Amino acid sequence: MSTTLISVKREDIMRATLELIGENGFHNTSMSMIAESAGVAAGTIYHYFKNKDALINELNIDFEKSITSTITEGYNQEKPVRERFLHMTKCLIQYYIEHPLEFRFVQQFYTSPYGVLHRRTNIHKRSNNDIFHKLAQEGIAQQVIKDLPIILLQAIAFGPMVTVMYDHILGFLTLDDSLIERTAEACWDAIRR
Amino acid sequence: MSTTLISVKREDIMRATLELIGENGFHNTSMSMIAESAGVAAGTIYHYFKNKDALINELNIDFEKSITSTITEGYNQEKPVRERFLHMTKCLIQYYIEHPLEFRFVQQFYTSPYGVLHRRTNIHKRSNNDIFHKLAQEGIAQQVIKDLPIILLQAIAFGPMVTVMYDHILGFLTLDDSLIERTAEACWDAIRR
DNA sequence: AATAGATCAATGAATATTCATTCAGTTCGG
DNA sequence: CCGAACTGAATGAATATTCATTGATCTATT
Repeated sequence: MSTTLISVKREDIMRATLELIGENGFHNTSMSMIAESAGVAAGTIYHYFKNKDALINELNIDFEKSITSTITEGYNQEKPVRERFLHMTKCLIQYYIEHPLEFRFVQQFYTSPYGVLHRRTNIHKRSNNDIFHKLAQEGIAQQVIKDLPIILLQAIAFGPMVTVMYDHILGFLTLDDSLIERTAEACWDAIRR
Repeated sequence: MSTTLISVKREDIMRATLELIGENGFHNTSMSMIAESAGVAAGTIYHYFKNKDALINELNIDFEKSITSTITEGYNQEKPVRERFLHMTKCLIQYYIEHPLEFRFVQQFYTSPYGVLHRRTNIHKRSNNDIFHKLAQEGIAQQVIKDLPIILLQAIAFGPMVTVMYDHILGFLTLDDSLIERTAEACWDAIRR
């Protein structure tokens, strides 16, 4: 029985870690809590992950893959800049609405020393930033997007989303389709010429 | 001598805590580190603060007061909505540029369970949100600002700033007067009709 | 002025707890 | 019966918090 070629426990551990850290934060989440919630022994975690840091970093890598594939699917290079941007933004918002604990996790990750280190080391690596990078360059060339440093455009375009998602996830605001649409449009207004 | 009517040690402890947490995060900052950096004994911290949590929360209260007074000064109720908004935004950016460790601290605070709790309990309290609240209401009535829930407008307007500040503080972007101006304008574009 | 309390900031060693990590041993599929 | 997956009690380091004690300054009484 249980011909789980790839162990399911590894997944259990990652899911448990995500949930616990999302809800309680990095500290306040001990390895024994993770073990209990995942239904494994404490030692088992160390069979799959070198240590707590490695586990947390791997969780972030997984997340980045998810995000990239979410944006990529249905992304049509042929469409105009504006439409592509709106598609991208709405995808992201939708993804976070469906995965609130991932949102909480990555927010903590990126504002913590983990994330600072991660950004410092990965700033030059190509990733989903690439998609926006290309889009922005094209938009600037076509004079439909403001002529600003791309990193600044990115901050201006996606910054609101983070704050809006917080309000939604904490229950201060309920995003429906119409509000998602209008938020995405507002983000576009911020970067368009 | 040393007629320090109000003890300077309390301030020393708060400054040390802000610096250490800003640089190293909540965990990775122990009470003994704080004590050493403040030049006091470990026990002294507990003379001024109930415990670590109380210390951290008080640091945030202090910060909120600073921010409110920064925005308030030079804020002219008579000026048009757009000008008032730009003033507010530029003030905030300037403040954070001058106080990078406070920025790092509050970012960690608000994305952590501390901040979630803080927002949950203080959502109805009047504060610096009030200034924006008034501004937004006026702007909506005058039809110069988009007719969206005010909390959403706030997120859209100030979200970019947080992200931009991160890039600046981590050194990925250098904000000069011109970029500050243009960032503020982009924020305005996001909320204006 | 002198003395005896009273108050309180400040100390730092001791305590109790928490927690990541280890490892000797067990289970079990092939 | 081998080896990998798995266990969970044990370990040791780190850490928040306590508390008995000190010394300095103020208050009141004589």
